[in-house]
Amino acid sequence: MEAARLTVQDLGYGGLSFRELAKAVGIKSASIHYYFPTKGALGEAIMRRYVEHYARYLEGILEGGADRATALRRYTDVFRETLLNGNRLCLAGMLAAERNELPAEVRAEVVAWGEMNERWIARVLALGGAAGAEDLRGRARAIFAAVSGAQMVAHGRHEVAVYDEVVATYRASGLIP
Amino acid sequence: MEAARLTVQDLGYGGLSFRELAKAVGIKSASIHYYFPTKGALGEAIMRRYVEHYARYLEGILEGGADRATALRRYTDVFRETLLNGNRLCLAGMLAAERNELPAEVRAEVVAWGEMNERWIARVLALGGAAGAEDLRGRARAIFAAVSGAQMVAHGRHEVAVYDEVVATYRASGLIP
DNA sequence: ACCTGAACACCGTTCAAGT
DNA sequence: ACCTGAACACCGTTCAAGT
Repeated sequence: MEAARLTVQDLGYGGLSFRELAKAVGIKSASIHYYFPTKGALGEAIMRRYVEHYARYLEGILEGGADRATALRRYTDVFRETLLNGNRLCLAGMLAAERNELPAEVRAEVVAWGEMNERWIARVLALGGAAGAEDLRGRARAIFAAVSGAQMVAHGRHEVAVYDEVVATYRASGLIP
Repeated sequence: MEAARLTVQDLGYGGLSFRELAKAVGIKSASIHYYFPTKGALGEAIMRRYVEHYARYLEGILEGGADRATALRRYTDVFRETLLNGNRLCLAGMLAAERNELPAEVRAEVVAWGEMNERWIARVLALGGAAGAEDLRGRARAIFAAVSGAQMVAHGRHEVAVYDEVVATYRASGLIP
């Protein structure tokens, strides 16, 4: 699973090969089909594991009692770390691009990733104690989209500095509190 | 070229097949290799054509004498139209995700797309006549990244409404003037 | 229960052979 | 100059056959 995740983040869903993966874990490609009948089933499992991992991680930040600015800093650092790790793109970002050729079960997990991120950001925004009339969920979605875009653009240029610069501009403009 | 572009925007670089493309244009796959020796050469040509097309289109907006707000509205509408057209992603956005498995010549065109967009947005921002001390290029890059991210998230959900909502939030927050 | 080799229809690429 | 069929090593998937 771990080897498969790293491959997808590196080369995309299309770049994930049963034969290569089998070689990496020391069995034959047909054997992987015993556990994951189709590539879609494998992709779904990888993605589900990814969402759960980061849901736990982000939950930990809030349980640690971080304030709004600190929590959002930790959040943007997550996407930064992914870039530092072999110029990788967020797994869901990778799959979102390939959406139109993904099996339905993998698409569903990509949507789950976005919803998990938005829910978490909305909770963090609420920490500010600002007006309750504010549309926190919409604002959270915009932050999620903007950060994802910053990662994608920096990934395309293979320069972490681009990510840092763009995210800093988001903060300066007030999009990210 | 047109058929190839639509396929890449729909299914990604990996989803583009010489055999399928040949079928679409009525020749054999080996014949395409006569014009484009490798898939990288074909990808480069598609991408270059794409950048030039939109460079002309955006240039036209400025020559038409649009003011800042109008020009930026037309800009975000370009990405919106792409989503409406079969839930397609911007060609460069598609390729940026697949970056790590792209041939070098295609990567270079993806970077060229970003630079073209940033230059144009910076010129539009200057129309505002605001302080010259402002870092227009950095701001332009942030807008480009944010709009690209909005398109990607909306693409992953297959909902144009998500794009509209996120871009509206960018405007409300002041990121996009 | 878990693994495998062999087959199937796909893929990009090459190349000798055609007009 | 332009096109083609055939071959090569890849791909996901299936399945009968092994332990």
